[in-house]
Amino acid sequence: MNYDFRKIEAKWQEYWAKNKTFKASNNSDKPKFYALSMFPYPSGAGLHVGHPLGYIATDIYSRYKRHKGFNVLHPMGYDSFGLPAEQYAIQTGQHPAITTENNINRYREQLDRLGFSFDWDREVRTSDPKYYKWTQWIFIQLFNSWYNKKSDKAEAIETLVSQFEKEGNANVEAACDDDTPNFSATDWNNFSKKTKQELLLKYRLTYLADTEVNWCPALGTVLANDEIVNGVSERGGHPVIRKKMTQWSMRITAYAQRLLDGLDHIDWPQPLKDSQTNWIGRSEGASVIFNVLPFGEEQGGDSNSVLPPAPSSGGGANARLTGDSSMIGILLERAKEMRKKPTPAEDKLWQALRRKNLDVKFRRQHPVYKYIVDFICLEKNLIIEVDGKIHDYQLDKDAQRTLELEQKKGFTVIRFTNDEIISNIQAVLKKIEDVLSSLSKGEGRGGDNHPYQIEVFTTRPDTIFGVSFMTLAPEHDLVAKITTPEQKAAVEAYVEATAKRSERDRMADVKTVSGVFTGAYAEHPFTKEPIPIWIGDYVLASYGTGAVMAVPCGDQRDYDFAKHYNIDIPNIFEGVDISEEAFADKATTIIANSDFLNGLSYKEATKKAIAELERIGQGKGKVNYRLRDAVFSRQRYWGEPFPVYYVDGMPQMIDVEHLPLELPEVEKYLPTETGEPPLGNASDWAWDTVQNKVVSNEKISPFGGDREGEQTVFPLELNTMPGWAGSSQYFNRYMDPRNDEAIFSKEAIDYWQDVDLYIGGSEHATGHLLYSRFWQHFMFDRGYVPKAEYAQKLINQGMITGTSAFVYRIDLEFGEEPKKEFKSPKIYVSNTFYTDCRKVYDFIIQSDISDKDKSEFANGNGYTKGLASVIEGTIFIDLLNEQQRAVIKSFNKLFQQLNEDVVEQNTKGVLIGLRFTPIHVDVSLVNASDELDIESFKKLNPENLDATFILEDGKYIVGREVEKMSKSKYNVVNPDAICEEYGADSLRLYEMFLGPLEQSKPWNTAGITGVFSFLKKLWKLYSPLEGGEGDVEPTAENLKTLHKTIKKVEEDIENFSFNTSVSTFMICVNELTAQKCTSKSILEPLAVLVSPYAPHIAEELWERLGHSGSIAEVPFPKFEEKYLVESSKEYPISFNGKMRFKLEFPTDMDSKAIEEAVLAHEKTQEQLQGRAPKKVIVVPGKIVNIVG
RNA sequence: GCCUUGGUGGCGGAAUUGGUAGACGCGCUGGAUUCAAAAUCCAGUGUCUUCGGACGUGUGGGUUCGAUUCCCACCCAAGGUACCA
Repeated sequence: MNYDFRKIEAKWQEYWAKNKTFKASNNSDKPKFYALSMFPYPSGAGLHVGHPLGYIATDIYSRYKRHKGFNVLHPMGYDSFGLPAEQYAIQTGQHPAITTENNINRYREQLDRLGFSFDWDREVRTSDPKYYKWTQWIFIQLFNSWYNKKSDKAEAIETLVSQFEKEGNANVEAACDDDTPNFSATDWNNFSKKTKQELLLKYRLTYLADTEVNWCPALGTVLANDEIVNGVSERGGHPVIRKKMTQWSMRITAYAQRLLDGLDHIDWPQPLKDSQTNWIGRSEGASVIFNVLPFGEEQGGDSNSVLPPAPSSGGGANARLTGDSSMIGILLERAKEMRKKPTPAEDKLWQALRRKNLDVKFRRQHPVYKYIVDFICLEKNLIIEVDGKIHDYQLDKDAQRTLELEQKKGFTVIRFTNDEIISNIQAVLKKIEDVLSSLSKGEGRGGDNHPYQIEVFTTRPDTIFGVSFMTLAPEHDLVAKITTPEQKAAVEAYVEATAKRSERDRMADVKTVSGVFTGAYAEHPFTKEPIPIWIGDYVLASYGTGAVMAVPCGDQRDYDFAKHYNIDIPNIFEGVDISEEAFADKATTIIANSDFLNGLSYKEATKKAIAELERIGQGKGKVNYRLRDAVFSRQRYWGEPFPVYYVDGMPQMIDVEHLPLELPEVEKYLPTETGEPPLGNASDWAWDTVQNKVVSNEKISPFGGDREGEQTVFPLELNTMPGWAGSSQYFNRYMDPRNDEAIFSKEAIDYWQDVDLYIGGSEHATGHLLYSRFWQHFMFDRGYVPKAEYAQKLINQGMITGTSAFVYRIDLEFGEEPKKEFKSPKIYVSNTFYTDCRKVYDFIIQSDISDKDKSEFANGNGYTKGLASVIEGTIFIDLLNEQQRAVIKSFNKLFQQLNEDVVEQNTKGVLIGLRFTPIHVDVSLVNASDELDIESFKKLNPENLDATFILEDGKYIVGREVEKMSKSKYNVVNPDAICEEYGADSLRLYEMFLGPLEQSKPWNTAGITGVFSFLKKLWKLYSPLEGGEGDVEPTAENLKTLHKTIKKVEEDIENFSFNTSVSTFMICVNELTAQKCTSKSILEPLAVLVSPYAPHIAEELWERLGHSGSIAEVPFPKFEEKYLVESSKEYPISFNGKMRFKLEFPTDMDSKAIEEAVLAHEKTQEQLQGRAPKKVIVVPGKIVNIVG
């Protein structure tokens, strides 16, 4: 009897369904095993052969575990909310639920044909209200929770409220909004209900926030970054604006560190862990606060005082920057110069002042009004002038200056001579101290009350003395506030220009350096020197604080910026040349020119800089994350509705007992005319808090919030949840999918715990796989699940790519267009001719020929014109070898033929070249030898009916290229067709046989004949047993074959090396066939071994061996070492590591005896050719190596 | 740029701790069977070769009796990520 796979597969699929063979029980004495494949989005296109790869792997593992005595949970479902169904609905008006249902049915049909061991009773669909009831439930749990940083976990919001009531929020350490104000218990208790709600929203794990989105008014929708090209929408080219919208967000940032740490405890692929690590983007460094120096007196409006009035009266307060703003630039330049070359007296006093550790700070060479004073204490308004010889000739001027500074600007000025300082520094210091103490504190106008501060995040606090400017993102809040009137126009123009560019454009354009000076200065926290503040679009508002301290010597971007705008590039590295580029290597850094950091390494300097910043209160060590809170609102129809209604603008949760809140019917699936999400089209979308149900919008009371007590009907949330909502806990729902009382029962989660094996694509690395971990951590914190990580082991199956096939059409290229009557013949050339021509072309292009020749040659449409010129002028013919000339010759021949054709048809056209156009051809028209079925090709493409095919060896051979499977490339292979022709078992085996599971590999249907004939051989091996006569004793050989197969297959499955076990099966069947094995005690266990891979044939063979019932629960065969023991071993004899011949010795022969036997052997002598071996290495059981 | 993974015949791939490189399959070549085709079966198939053998796992070095495997440098490909401060 033949192997009738169609009949067999149909029979057993029906049997499994009828008998619920794979139904998992929630209580069992057996150990549990939970194997999970990522559930699919049921797209309209159905499955192609790439999709089932992961499912087959999971299925094999599940079936194996069942044989091994586990209670296996292996469920499947559908991630059935999503965009394609909605888009189809927009186009056709068909309800997405219908589209989805149809697609699911088609998926189910395709999946059923492959013989998976799914427990279909546990199927879930994310778009089913019975399922999304629990998605809504989780949302409510998140809303009712906050993240306590002290306990480092999520807690019920009530615990927060009770803290507020007792002690306000002073002692609360929580993940919350940045703008959360401080309040006391009294404050809290006196707050209105609404204020309390507003404040709590700042702590909840899901919260409302104004988020910037790309809004396209013409399309009425929010666009993702990659849907925008050059600032306009990809579809339709409509303008896109950045718009703030109130949207739900998930406080995933609260979990950043735990999501990072958790990666260490799960067995997931390294690349996937890495991409999550990158995505979370932890960087350690410091936050540093720079005070912005207020404007000069011009802004103050009071020309009599160097110090502008407080902000309330219209300017900055407490000037650090005291120079006349009209000449500040020059003054600063000069001050800088003077600082570089102080006189000996100045230097001595400076050092002394610094050593003295006075309570106040001095700066030197500081611009005041239109002068530069030698030393100044801003806090006390004290100026110290040193009169050296250079000043002698201008005593009068000095007097004038002192007068101005003292009387007009209110400073105290004291003067010393060079001699006083040099000869008696102690006296000088004493005098300064006396004067300082006579000036009362607070009288000065310094202090730390700066109107504006810029906070930056830096990973290199060690380079703080290298800061020579600061850059703010153009969107930074401070930009408008600090810009000076002179710079206002330039800054505004720049900000506007940046706003027009999409974020993507900005990122793409890395090379252009651009920015504008704001006119403002910040003060260096240590040197107190003024630092110019720029804006530039290389600083991103969305990362860190949107501001950077620029260290041009240590960061290439800062370096480029400084070079471009001629900003100072101080070098703070020991022995490093920065004349060409920045020096960013931390490992070899030694800090210089940096005051207290001099001579320190990166690590030491970082530590010390942070400590100093903390001491002066201008910074602290900080860990920054790239991860942002996740926006959770979508302006779509086909998603989970939020269980939320609004009272007086504040969100309220619907009670869990009234869930699910089902999607309303709408007339159109587009946004409303007023720009509201599609749910805005629903006429019944209001919540009646008395009846607890959805009612008509008309019933919403018009009174609004001020008569809240009377209002009972409120508007519902119009957004829906994003795609990842439904997939973030589905794995837990499978444990108890029909439970209407809870998301899952405690018993179910306690029994199943977590997923033991999860298989799916790596494209979900930073989406589903991160968000679901976040939710699981949350569920863990709140005590709903026993494990913080839901999947211990995860495998990414590789992508199966398509092998596209090409035919090469010849197009004629004319120097002069022919008359209309010329009928261009359709000619296709075979692959060899095409590739040969191409190779010659590439060869010539890469040859050492002049650029002129090259451009002449490559001129025109591709290489064929070039080849034609070789024919005509034979200009490069000398370069070519014989083979290449032969190619040119046949090309020439074809060209001549076609030219005759052209002449014959009496056109005036002049043929100057031939062009090959590769055209995708359907892979189903190509056989295993890459030969095209020309007749079918013509039939499928009637325009080719009269086409000519230039063959090679009587065949038309197509070109091959590996590409992603796609309809437009005609390389999609449908599993149904394969099942029809070879059966599901063949398909399953072949998908596994193709290569390692995790690797991406090209599909080529031709190869399936290999596994198909294996199955036929397997079938044949069992056919002698059909009579059912008694068993035959197995031979030692039989047993050896069987047991080495058991060993290998078991190891392979445990290692997910499914491809190698398929070869093992092939070897086993080949050997047993050769041995003419008919022993039941060999063939029975073999059927079990094969059954995870090819379950249909295994069931059938099992039945034919005389068993009733399914093979699925039969114990896995036990490997026994004793059958593999050998009495002798064939030793490879190698010379200097190269194997030359083999010799057989008994396994128990010792090394010495082997060595002697080998050396005595004639072949050894032959190899040595008289040389004496230097050394002989014998590894018992492995190898003999002779060194000579 | 950075991170990750990989690079072995005409192709997919194997070699599990450093020990016979190319298992298994496709394709190809020859043969058997057949009126013929399909299917099936048998033999061969890394390269070169003076038929002794020599060479051979991206390239160049190194460690070792012995390297596809370990180390260093580089090249190439795929995937992820990015003015991330």
